[in-house]
Amino acid sequence: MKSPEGDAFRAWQLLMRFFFSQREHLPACGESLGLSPVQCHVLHLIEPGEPVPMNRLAELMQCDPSNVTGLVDRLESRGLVRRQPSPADRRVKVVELTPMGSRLRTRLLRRVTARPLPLARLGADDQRALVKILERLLEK
Amino acid sequence: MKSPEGDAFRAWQLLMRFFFSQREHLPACGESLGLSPVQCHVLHLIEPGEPVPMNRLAELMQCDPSNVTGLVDRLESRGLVRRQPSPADRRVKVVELTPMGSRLRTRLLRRVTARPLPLARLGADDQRALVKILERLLEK
DNA sequence: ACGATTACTTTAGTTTGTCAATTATTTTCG
DNA sequence: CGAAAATAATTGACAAACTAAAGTAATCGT
Repeated sequence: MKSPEGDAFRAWQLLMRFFFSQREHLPACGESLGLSPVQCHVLHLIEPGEPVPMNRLAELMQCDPSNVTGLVDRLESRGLVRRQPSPADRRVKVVELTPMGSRLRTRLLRRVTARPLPLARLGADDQRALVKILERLLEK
Repeated sequence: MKSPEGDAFRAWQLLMRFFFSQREHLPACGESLGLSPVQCHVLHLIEPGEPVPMNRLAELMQCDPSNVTGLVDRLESRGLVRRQPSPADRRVKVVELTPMGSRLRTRLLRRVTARPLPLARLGADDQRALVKILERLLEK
């Protein structure tokens, strides 16, 4: 009834629920900056001064390249990123942050990392226990 | 240094790391059953024999109720769920799994939990503790 | 009993995403 | 070298996932 398998299963279910719920929760940070979740993701992937080729973006986001076109279109029309032809390969276009995009990215990251979210609801003991368990889980 | 805030932050970091290490696995499971990530989420939220009101679904997924209408429409047209009027409150419609939806949900969960689960590495005590903590995290 | 609230739907519109076809540019190799 | 295959980005057509606003029906509060 309370077999280890059962608990592992239950824990996995709960983790899934947690992540799905956070998947919706994190974007609140972006929303306050006028960014959709996906836009946050893109902005996060492009580091200031490090242009990223379109195809690399598609790869990182595991989506169709044609989707990236639209994504970058919208960010570009808001002045957050800029397309540049790649000197090395004229088929390639690289996407880089504008100064404005870079500033927004900084604000976004600050906002996202500012709060550990609902974990604060847990008691100190539970937090410590959770940390230990997760560390064991990840130590590989 | 080991303040409760520190633990919450650390736990958050660890959860994120765990999430990212597992992430590409999740959509693949659903895809093989013809389910989008969001559909997996909905199916996951509805337990067999436990109908869920539409508004509760919107709440759980933190999205607009009108979005749930479309989501359920699509699942219903595939015969996976069914709307029923709530006897208690005639404004409410509850969504329940059909036998087919229930079977698909089982297959989905089995697939998600099937692979060499890092959770299995945990001892029984840790698994139980993790379940309890996550339940507390998600309640309310 | 009646005004406010609640649950769901509808409509209209945007964003995110896929697929198939197109154009321009490498690469590959016979 | 030069023809054929591969690659990078785009376009167009469309589906899915979302929101906002307005509408309908039922229930609640006083």
